[in-house]
Amino acid sequence: MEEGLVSVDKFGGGSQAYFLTHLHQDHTRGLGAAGGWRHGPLYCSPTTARLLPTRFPGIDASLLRPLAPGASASLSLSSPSSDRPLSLRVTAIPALHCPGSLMYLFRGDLGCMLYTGDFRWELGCDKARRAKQALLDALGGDAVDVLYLDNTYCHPSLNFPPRPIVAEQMVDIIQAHPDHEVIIGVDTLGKEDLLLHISRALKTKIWVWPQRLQTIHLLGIDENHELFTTQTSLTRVRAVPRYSFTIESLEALNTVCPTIGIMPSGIPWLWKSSEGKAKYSGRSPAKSIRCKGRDDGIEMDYDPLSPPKLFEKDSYTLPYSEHACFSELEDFMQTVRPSTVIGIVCSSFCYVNPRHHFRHLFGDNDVHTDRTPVKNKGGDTNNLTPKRRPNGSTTPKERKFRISSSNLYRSKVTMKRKECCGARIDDTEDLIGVA
DNA sequence: GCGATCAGCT
DNA sequence: CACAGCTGATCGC
Repeated sequence: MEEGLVSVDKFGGGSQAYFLTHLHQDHTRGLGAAGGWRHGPLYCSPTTARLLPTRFPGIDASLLRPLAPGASASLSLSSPSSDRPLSLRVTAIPALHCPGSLMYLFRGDLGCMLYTGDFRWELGCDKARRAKQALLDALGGDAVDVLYLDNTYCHPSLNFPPRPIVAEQMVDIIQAHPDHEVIIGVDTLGKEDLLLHISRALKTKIWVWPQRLQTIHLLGIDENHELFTTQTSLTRVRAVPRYSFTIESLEALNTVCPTIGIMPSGIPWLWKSSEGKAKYSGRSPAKSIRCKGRDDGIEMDYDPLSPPKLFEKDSYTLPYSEHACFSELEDFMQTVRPSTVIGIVCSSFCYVNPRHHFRHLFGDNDVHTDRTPVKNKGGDTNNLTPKRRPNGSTTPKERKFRISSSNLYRSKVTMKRKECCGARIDDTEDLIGVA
């Protein structure tokens, strides 16, 4: 689409309308610009609109354009190149990624474009079937010209079960450890359904850090305060920030009381231990994943349907993913049948155009299949081009041990950020120690 | 001194 | 490997 019209998950300015798919940090860069958001109308789901002011206090509410799942809005824009008026209709489709997540379907003078944002597509579940119907209704038989696809797990070897199945596995693991404390790694938003399922199945409260509880209540979950708590003494099950969860922190917790850790993650190299050598934080790659340098280069010996195994001492990872797996992407592609596909995630295991993996659906032969590395396509200045994930450089440095952080100097900046972000595992640990 | 942004890391 | 995020350093105000 022409530059200067609309931007999705990109908030640097220069567009006439802005769209936010969901409230994860890597999709909101630029939203918190100094002086508050004032580049233009900002479309998002009502749920996202409710959470936005807590993350971006400077936001001007009069610029928010909440769009309910399934709802449409008309946009009157003007072409920056010709000054001619352009008419566009946008429809919000549930993305089933995290609470409030949406896809956006744009139709109008410039053709038909679908931006999925991050999404899941579990057609065994009612919610996903309704989302699919909403998408088919919105398309009205039209073909999608350009699809911007969540290609996070766009590889034939990356398949995992629907979330309810994995949630049940997680309940089984916790039940098998009746005398253990349990910590579960989660993000600032997402996996609420998992925690709810665990809480109800085990009839136990789940500890979350204060800001996480605020988010849960803003989502309208557990308004009677029956399932979640910030009081450590009330439960043995805690949801902690994902990046506080390391082998070292788990070991330290085990010096206080027996504790298991569970990491719900779709990332394949966390799924299986390579003889106890794999680590969350470590230098050696998991041996169960090998890349041969071609698009079919990922091999796995993990069976996501088999019972979860110990990943490392006291630690489990389960393929509970908020991104579509390959078979879901395949159905999605069959449904949408796009002329052009652009992956929105440039990561190492999705380094070809997603369309390459689905060429059998389109009768392509290899000659006509664009196998250009995704990361070489598009440009930073173009709106609606793949988001970029800068690959960190690799200067090896000494490893940090977070767990002894009570001794660590904490800068004022850190403390200030903490006020906004709530507790990390260090505080959890303190609380367990006190309890 | 402050917030924004970047580099580096998991 | 990095799903999304945290931290410390640096820079401009």
